[in-house]
Amino acid sequence: MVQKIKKTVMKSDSTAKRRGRPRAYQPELALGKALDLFRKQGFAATSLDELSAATGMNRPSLYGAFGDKRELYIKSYARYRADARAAMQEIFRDELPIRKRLERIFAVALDIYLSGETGPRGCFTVMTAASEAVADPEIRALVLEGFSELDKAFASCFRLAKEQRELPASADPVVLAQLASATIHTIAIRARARVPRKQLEAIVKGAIDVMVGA
Amino acid sequence: MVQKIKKTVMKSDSTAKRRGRPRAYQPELALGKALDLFRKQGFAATSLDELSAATGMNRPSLYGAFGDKRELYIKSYARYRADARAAMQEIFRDELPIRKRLERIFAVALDIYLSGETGPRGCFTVMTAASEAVADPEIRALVLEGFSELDKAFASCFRLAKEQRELPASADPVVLAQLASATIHTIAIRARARVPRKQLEAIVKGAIDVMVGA
DNA sequence: GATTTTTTGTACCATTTCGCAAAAAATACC
DNA sequence: GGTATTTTTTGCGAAATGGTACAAAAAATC
Repeated sequence: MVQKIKKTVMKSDSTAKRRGRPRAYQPELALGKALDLFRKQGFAATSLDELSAATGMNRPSLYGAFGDKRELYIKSYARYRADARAAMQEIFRDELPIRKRLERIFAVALDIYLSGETGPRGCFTVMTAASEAVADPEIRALVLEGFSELDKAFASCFRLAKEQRELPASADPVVLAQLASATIHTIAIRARARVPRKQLEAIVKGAIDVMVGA
Repeated sequence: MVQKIKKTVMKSDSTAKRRGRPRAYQPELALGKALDLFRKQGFAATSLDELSAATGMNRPSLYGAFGDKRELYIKSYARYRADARAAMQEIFRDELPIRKRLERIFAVALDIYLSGETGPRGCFTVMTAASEAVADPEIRALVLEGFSELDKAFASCFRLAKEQRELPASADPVVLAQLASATIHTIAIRARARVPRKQLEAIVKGAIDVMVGA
């Protein structure tokens, strides 16, 4: 019995030796590769063979590790959200002046949307909303969560700015947040159509001017 | 020679008798059905069998009339743009006060994005940007044209409003137009995730208030 | 009525797709 | 060293995919 308990403890320890044949892949790394491919091509246009080639895992291993294609997509999307949140959270934490803060947020967003070896990859939330979200309730719920998360983060920025008297008393943080989200969405979409960064930055600048005053 | 000329004239006459077996389908109607399906499912997730069933044309006829799947998609998109332009043009023509004008434009946009028997279909330009535009230069050019058309239409509205002293001299029509387009894009995306009309209307109202003053 | 032209309908092809079963390989445990 | 466990590997198979060949059908023209 003591051993059994020990075993359980060992299992939760990440450095514990696993029992059977060792994995030939690193799950986190493979998931990243799958995400890259899904972001580039979308769900329907990406085959399991391509995913297998990109991750270096053959199909049965892929299936064993992540489930079927849809589950892999969902896990890839969760990973995308986690990455994006990690990239953003320090900016949302630092209490900079509102303009500076918005500038940084949009700059990071552009980095994410324009990255990609073969072309700009856009925002995975937006891409998923445009494709899978209509028909798949579970995926839709995740996408809505993504929208809401962004809206709320922006709203809290504007609320703080209002408290600091950086914005007039008439300013509505929720409305401004929706405009900021709209700006995120428009640059994500346009990035996907290869609109150059300069033009996207101009859109961001114009939007910030309107939101917080020129 | 006289007959030959007559023949050519006949051919350009739409009521002229065609020579072979008559078509069992109406091209414009079939294209509309194809568009419906593409808007619902996107390019990659729509099979020729489904298109064949939806249009009532068998695959060879489909191929003969519109070319391969990609060509059919492009023609469907052209049709979408023509329809959208037709729905919008009278609003852009009437010289209403700017607020009224914007309200009408966004109301028509919402009608287009929320229509659909099985669920909201969103904006086909946005969907195409998110999926095919990265990898296909020809489709990308059409999408960019779509963005530009909307930006310009909004800009001319704001320019007129400024001339009419409805907007302050400091207002920048191009920046406001980009914000209006961003609002279009955000409601198109959110519609696709089944955000209810009421919420989308609230986003539109907030955006209009910021753009033309509360 | 024969000929020509055009479209339809059936059937087919090569490829790709997703998913899985069974066997082989590599490691820990006893 | 033998056994249990886990993963990899190979390869199957049924279905779906995009596209096309070809003969039958239906109309106008000669």
